[in-house]
Amino acid sequence: MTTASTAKQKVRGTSREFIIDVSRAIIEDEGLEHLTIRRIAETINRTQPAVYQHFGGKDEILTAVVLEGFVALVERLKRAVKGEKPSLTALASAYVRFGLERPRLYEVMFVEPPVIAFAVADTPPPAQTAFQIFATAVADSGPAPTEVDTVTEVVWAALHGLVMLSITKRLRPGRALHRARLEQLTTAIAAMTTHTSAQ
Amino acid sequence: MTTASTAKQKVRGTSREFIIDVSRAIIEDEGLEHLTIRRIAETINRTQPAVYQHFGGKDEILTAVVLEGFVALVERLKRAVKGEKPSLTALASAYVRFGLERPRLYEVMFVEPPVIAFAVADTPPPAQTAFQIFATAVADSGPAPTEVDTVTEVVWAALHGLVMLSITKRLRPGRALHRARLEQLTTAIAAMTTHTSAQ
DNA sequence: AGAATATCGTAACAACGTTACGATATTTGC
DNA sequence: GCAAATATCGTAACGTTGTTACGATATTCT
Repeated sequence: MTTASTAKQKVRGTSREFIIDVSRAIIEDEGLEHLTIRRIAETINRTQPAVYQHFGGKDEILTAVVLEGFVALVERLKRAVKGEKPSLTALASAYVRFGLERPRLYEVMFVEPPVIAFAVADTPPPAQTAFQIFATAVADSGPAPTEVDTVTEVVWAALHGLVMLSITKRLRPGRALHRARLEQLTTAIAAMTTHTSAQ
Repeated sequence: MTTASTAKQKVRGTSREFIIDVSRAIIEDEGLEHLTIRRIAETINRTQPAVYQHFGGKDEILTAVVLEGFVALVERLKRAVKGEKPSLTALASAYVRFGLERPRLYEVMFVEPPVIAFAVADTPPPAQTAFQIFATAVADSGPAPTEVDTVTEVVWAALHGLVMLSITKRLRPGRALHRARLEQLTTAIAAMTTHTSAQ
């Protein structure tokens, strides 16, 4: 019966989504190291084994949080270029902002041992879409078609490095400089994508 | 020094350097998550509390390993430009190679919550030297003197991003492409350092 | 209503970083 | 040479982590 099965799914679904939401909040507020099964359990007023009824383990919970993160990132990137012609500098700015505003989530998505596959056929759609948004903007700005994916990876890597060094406090303090660094980088990206077509 | 490893020291020695060496080996062979006090203790034929006689805790051991890592990195960078005029592309290549060849050590140095201070006055000398080597090469290639540190950080960030995405398996598989990405990036760096002087 | 299923709690396991405390071995002072 | 001071050690334990076994309860389906 569809009604019964949807009702059941709804109950199960809310529990799952509740756990995901609680987990994401703990990660963003206190960091991944404070996300424990016991902590999740007490937040949802259950015991630890109850959590295992909905997820096979911590990794499965992280996978769900990561996927939600990619959905949020894609939304952010799309909003950054909405209406206008996709500009690589606008995307770069939005990407870096996402990372700096939600650093703990960003780290789970892009630094921790991957809970989802990257850059292969069975990469989850949200992650593929995020890359594709960048690739489209890169393709529009110069390089030979066969090099688009490689150039996109390099652009992405540059942004990722800036976000990560900033998050992990490896850069000189002072937030006013963040814009200087980002401008520096977007200028370089513009130069990169217009110069590599000759390579 | 490690030369005085007589039979006597083997039984009794248990020096700091022995613990550091063992720890570095475990990290590089199996990853930081497998570096435990118990594992260190059994490797040096002691019990866990014996390790605490030489180090205040795990963080102190990590600090020592990280410092050793920066010494190795500086040595690597110096060797890459020995004799020749310091070339930014040569430094970039050496840096990326260091990261890809010793990924677990690299992560402890540049990703884990910092056990040493970065980019401030009391940053340990080896880490300061590593940055300075890059900064000197950057200064020689164009930008306004006041921007040298910022440009150096951006260059470093780009390299760091490429190393990290590669280490954590976020890039398309296939090792032949690593050179393509690095060439892409060094070309962009060259463009960056010659274009930003106008900014 | 009775059977099947989903979800729960109690209790426990092994492994982790860390500490208290007493015993032993080495070095130092006389 | 011998006792005191010091360095280093082991036994045992505490609280925390992820995870699982097992039985009880609540819900849903036939």
